Amino acid sequence: MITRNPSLTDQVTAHIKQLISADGFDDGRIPPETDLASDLGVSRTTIRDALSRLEHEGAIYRRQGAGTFVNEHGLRIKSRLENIWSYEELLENHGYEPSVRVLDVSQAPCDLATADALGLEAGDPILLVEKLFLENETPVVLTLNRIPVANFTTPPPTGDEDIPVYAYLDTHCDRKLAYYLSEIVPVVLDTDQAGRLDVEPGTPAMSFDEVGYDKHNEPIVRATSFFRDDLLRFRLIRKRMGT
Amino acid sequence: MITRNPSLTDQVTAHIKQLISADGFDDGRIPPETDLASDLGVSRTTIRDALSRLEHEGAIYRRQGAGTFVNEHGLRIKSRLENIWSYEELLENHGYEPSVRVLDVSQAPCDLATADALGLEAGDPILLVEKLFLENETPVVLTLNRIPVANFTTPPPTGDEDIPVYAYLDTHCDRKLAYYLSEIVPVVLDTDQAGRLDVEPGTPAMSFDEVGYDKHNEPIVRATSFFRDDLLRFRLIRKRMGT
DNA sequence: TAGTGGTCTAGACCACTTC
DNA sequence: AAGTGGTCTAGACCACTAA
Repeated sequence: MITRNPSLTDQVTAHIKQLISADGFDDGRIPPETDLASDLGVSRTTIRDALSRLEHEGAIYRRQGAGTFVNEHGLRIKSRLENIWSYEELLENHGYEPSVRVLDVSQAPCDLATADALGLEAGDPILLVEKLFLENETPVVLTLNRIPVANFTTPPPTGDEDIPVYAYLDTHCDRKLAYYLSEIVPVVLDTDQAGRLDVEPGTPAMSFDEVGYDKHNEPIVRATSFFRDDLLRFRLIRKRMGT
Repeated sequence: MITRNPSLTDQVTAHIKQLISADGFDDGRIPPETDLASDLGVSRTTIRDALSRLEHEGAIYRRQGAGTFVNEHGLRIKSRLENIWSYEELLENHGYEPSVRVLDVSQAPCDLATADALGLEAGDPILLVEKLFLENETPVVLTLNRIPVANFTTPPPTGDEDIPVYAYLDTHCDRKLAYYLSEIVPVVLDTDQAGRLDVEPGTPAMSFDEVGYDKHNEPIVRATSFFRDDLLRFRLIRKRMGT
């Protein structure tokens, strides 16, 4: 059934992805784009959009003049770094059944780094929300969100801090999160962080230091997240671009 | 001048990128796609391909129904993680003038992790090439490449290990590097690594543990790289995908 | 309501791989 | 030479934003 929303490309992507996991292609060879187009009753452009997406995810690779193939190595990539939207989804993609625990909600004066990132004055009140994402009682991700109190349309806190940040901002600040600009920062976990993540202090970890922007490119939240490397490892495909 | 190779899309991308850095757009607003298409004498599809690329690089953002805009925050992204091809280019993108120093070239029996990654037997001979990428005498990236000796068509070593790995493999192994599958691993630098990178032992660092594949999806090299976080920080844009 | 970006089509030609 | 993916075109219609 051809419908819009999800888009044709979404549907074709899901369809091919399912065929890949069902091992539905002989020798890992995916049919020519023209065949796929006529089989599925869509244009070649739509097929190509779907295949491009799968190629970026690492699920397939293409060789001009030769064909399109399943990439068995790429299947180890559970999620693209750039497409992570919520950590619940991230953990689900890795095969976990995530739960969320709110560790702390409090107001505090804004530190310099956050003030700089969010365009505030140091000392302006911000709401701190510290959360832990767990797989079956084992902590995997620790996050600290900093939201300017001035942005709230209803007074915090309200007890629903366990919902995803983007939903929380939408509900309480009437600001839709459009994207994050993230820095990848290697750290050594201090005693507090290690305790929360249930590892030894001094364990190396990857962290995100990131600012969330709305559709008008205004900063609305600063977040810092720490990942347990033994439970969550990021993978990506690097290839030559352009010339 | 309309020519092929670089492709039209490449040329349009470069053109718009240049206009952005020259601040050639009022209020950071980029003209409608139809205008760009007729101005540059190409189809709207070509314009859209170029804009999509710039959007992924973080240089612009698009709002359906509203327009396309320069993303001043995104300009801090010096290079997309997924488009890094050589560390020389990476450093150049960050505004450095890189130099390369070959620290060590030697043969050794293959360790288990490398054997597993490259489909060898433990103990098979591999060539180890340790290199340092510097900016003005300051080390920034340390890499260790492991190449199966069996792949060489001419006997190593040959003294040209300072050329990029992809060129080295092409020359001596007759195997073209198609892509890397990389794992991002946070580490604490040991005494050796820290000494080579000229930092204190115990400094946290990001590392890549990666396998390079040829166009037939056969592994041909395993590399481990360490980055000085104070000189090279990776940034990316995270946004919602699909639905 | 006008104008923008988002999706999709049908078709042409090119570059490359394989035989 | 045949068949594949890569690039590009011209045009249609949809979804959304803003005045």
